[in-house]
Amino acid sequence: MGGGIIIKASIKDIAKKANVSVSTVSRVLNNSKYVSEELKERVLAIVKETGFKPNLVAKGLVNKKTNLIGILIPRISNNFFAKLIEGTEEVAQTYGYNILLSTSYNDLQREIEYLNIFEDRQLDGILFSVTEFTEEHRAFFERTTLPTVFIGQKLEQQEKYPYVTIDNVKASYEATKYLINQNHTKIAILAGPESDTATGTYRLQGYKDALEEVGITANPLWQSMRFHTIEDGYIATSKIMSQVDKPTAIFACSDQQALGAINYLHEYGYRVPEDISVMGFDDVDLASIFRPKLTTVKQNPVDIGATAMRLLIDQMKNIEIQSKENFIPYRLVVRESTKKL
Amino acid sequence: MGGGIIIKASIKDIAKKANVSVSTVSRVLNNSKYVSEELKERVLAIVKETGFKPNLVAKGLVNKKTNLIGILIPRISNNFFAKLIEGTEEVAQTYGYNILLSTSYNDLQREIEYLNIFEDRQLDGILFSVTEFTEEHRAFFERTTLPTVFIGQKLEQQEKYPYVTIDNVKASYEATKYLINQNHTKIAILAGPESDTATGTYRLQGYKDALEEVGITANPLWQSMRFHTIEDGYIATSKIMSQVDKPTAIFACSDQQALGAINYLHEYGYRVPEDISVMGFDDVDLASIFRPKLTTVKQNPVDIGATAMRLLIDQMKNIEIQSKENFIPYRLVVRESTKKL
DNA sequence: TTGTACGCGTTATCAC
DNA sequence: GTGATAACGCGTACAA
Repeated sequence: MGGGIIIKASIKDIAKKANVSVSTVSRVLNNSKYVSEELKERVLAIVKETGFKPNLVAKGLVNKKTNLIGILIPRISNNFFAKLIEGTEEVAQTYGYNILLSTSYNDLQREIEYLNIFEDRQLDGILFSVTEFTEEHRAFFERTTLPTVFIGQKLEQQEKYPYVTIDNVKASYEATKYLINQNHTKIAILAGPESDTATGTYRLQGYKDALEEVGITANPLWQSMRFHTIEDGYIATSKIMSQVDKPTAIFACSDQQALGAINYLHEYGYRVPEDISVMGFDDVDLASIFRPKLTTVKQNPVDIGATAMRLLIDQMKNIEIQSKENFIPYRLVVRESTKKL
Repeated sequence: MGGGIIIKASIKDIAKKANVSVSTVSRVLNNSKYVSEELKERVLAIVKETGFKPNLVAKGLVNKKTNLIGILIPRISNNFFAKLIEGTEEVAQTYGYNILLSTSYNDLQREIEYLNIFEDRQLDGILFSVTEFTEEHRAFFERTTLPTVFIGQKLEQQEKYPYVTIDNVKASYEATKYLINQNHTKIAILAGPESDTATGTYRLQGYKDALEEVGITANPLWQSMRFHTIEDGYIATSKIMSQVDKPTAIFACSDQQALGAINYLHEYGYRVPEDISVMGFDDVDLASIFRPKLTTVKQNPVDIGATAMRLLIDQMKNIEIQSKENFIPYRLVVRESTKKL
């Protein structure tokens, strides 16, 4: 690389070559009406000849608009978020926006850092899947003027911005309710870590609600709060199944953990669903081809992402948002990993 | 949010408040040595008090450096690329770069569009997983001055830029060779689409090489070239297994297709690996928990991504690149989906 | 050590 | 219609 210095042509050079002023060039480039056909053609010819391309950074400086949107999520290798991104990107592209991607790995400090970078870079908006809404988060969003849409969980701590998610409490309630209707009463839960409100609080809540409704108190020994990985699901299940009193069903708050659970159960000679039922959450790609096929709560991450991006763009255009709360439909998909008792 | 207009403080405002010149403020902010402790403190106090944050767009304009790197990949919901991104991001973050993410969905025209956007946005560099190196691609890279590193496949069509990948021909050769050593001679292949050089050309080549070496000519009826999805693997296998003459082993050029294949085989009463062996490629997360556990070629996408990003940063710093060709290690992981005949 | 003045590439507001 | 010219927010020779 490091060869000779290549000086890119600017609007000024074009103006000189075409014997017009920079303003005329600018007008042609932004096809303003007030410019004669003759000059237009002359300028366009030079533009084509030189292969001139306007500098979007300079444009951004004067327009105070970068057409860049920051997306902050826990991790991209989680298929749920990957699909969510795909949903956002499609919408972004049609509106001329690009995406600056950042992943927090559930590190709260890192989240704050990235949010500040988003501001420094003068991004036009933020799509944010919060891990936990801390005091620092609150302070940031109180101060910032950046349009934001939250993703993946209901946020009661803030009133300012809209959020897009499924109703986690309700979905979790219904999943648990399904198991209860299948005559299960001894139901364990593999929830998310405490720091993750969506799966560590709301889904846990729905589970407890459903149990309580039929007069069952949740057994704390059958409750784990770990990350959503196959390995963590495996470990959580090993701890739960090593108790003397064992559950007849396990409700995992992610398919990842459900897979880890089944893996453990299989390894230790339990048959799923004959000996124990396992319910997942998300409906990732392999949920339907894994054996046994996973009974799970199907989310539509592409739809969530697309909706969030649309909301954000509306917000940036100062279009009034209908409602802060945007619940995307989900549905319980019954397959083979659960069984009536 | 359409509220009142909030005017952000600029370096000028800070200068005024601190009774110094803008250059002094600038010097303090970039901690230049030639500034007295007294002024430094005074400026820093104001900065803290006002919560001033420098505008990176303006900075980018004058420095001709945006600290933004464009990543262009086929699709993010493919776990291989998601992990690759994670590898790049970690390195990028430590060097103060952010990532502009774009996905092409294997659409060649879209690739060209994004490359041009990368230029217009004055990005500092490009990480690119090409689908197919067309004439338009060649023209772009001949013209552009953007440092670039290619990812995922060897590129013989260009000499200018380094690439990071596993040796696809060799890996595929060895995978096929393994099946041959297990006494298989009737081996089918689920390759990638023609447009995808890595899996549609190189891995197919390695397969043919291995067969040829032992005097077998590849049966074109046992060869499919489809996308790397579970569904495509399923369809491909259904076509191959509907022939009168059936293979005893299937080599899928991605775990996705391998899973689809096994799914089909299982559904139609074939036992894997007793009746037919299946070899995958990639070693995605679920390869080791799927039943049967997948025999596959393990790649390390995180390493590929991190290496590519390091190479790119070196290139941007004008550090001389050791070698254009950067092969990352891979290894055959033998599990349960293949069996000796 | 500090300040002045100019430039980065573009758009917008004026005159003409 | 068209062209100067002043912004946008920052860095940096150069002068002081």
